Amino acid sequence: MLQDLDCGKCFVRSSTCFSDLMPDDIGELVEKKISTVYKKGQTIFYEGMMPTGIYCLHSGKIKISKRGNDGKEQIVRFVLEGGLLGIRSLMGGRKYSASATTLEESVVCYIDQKTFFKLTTKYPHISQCVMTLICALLEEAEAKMTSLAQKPVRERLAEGLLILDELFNGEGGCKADEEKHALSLSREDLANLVGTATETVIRLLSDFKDEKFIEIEGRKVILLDKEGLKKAAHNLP
Amino acid sequence: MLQDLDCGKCFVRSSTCFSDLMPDDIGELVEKKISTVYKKGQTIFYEGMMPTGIYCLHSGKIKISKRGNDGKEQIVRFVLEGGLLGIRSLMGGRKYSASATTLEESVVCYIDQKTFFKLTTKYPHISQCVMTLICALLEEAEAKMTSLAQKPVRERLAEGLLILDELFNGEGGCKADEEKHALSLSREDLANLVGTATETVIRLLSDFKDEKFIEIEGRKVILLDKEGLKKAAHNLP
DNA sequence: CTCAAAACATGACAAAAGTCATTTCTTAAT
DNA sequence: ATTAAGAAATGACTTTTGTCATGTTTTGAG
Repeated sequence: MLQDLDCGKCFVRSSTCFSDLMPDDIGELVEKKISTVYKKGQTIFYEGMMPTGIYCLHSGKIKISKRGNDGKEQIVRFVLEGGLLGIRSLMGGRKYSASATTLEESVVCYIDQKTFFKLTTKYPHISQCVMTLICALLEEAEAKMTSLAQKPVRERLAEGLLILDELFNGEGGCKADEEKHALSLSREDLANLVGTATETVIRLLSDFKDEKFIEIEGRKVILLDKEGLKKAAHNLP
Repeated sequence: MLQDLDCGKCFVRSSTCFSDLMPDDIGELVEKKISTVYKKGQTIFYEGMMPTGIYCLHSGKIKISKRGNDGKEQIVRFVLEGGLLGIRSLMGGRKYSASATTLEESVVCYIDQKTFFKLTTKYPHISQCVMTLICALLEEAEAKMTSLAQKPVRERLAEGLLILDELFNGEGGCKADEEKHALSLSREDLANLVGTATETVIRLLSDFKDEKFIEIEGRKVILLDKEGLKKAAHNLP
């Protein structure tokens, strides 16, 4: 647990629904929030638990995943720096319908529901902001539904690689050039994202390598030809 | 267009986010809302258009569907009496990402955004109610994603039949006993819901008939053995 | 550095699902 | 009531994807 994170100086906060708070409220946030460091692979909350607050991702990357009724994992979405975790469940007043697991070491701030709802009541723009977030998630979920229902695995994987690249290298975390464009999800995670078997992912990645769309370095995948991948994904724009 | 629908006496309204309005506001609603009768198969709004308000379904049934980039339809969800249409797009400030088409003759009330936002500002419980609705949709969408990604078509179809039955016969529209338990979606719609080819749906329906789970009467499908279907759907509860 | 565990890779095969062609049945319009 | 258009049904065949078995590489703990 970290004691010294000051929300007032938090760069991440300014890009979230919690920008534009009055100093007193920031003070209360500093006092009430509980910041925790999670190692890679640790789970922050589990499907089926009742939420008692929300989590805000200060740094790191997180996967949100469900289990199908045969126990197989399905990755539903990712959360990056500045993202909120568990907001859907808290606002809907329902149990978590998915689990949150870190993909790398992450710092997560917990805000209990009382503190959170006090803020939403005082600042309507927070509610508005959360509403917009959730609407965007729903739109994405429906697009992914369509993709899963209609596209063959090859197209979904190409699409998945592009989305991951955009997400991990696009806006947020522009790292050194060597680090860049290297996705470090396991083949299994990739399969659970795209909805297929691990072996199928491995085979298709080899195909993409042969076609010079990507380069494979150990477990890392490096995108060489995004235009080619876009064609493979059958994504017109 | 209908002139004579009185929101004050509207049974449907009382079960929506618009319950508990003060008489003046109901008066304004009566004046401002535009009620229209749509015949079976007509489209209320199209994917890609910008919303200018919301629609509330007074009677009938509606399918919400997207087009994959090869033009194939994917049914995303259904809306029944009392349901809101286009709310996600309006609240998110984005174009419709799906179209709304009637499955039977339906009466739909349109409320322009100015009137709607006036109400949400005045009555916070409306915003709260809408938020809860959208959270529920997101939860369902994520469950459906998992189902599409992990279950074989047979299980998805069994699941789809059960959901349709629950939806169309369960709470809302309890009709005469003969009508009951008869789903009248076309095989094609069923395929577009479940994410498969029409022929596959037809073949699996024959299987279900042979297994005495359902009865087929022309285009109607009648559920005989829901427990059997549940097993086929691999749904534990 | 070493070694075991985990992740990755590949082949062979089986099962699932899609496509195309054709026939039969319904439905709705004349 | 008749009939043409649209749905539904069925068969044959192909393609896609999953599964199982097995070998290879990578990684991280000690």
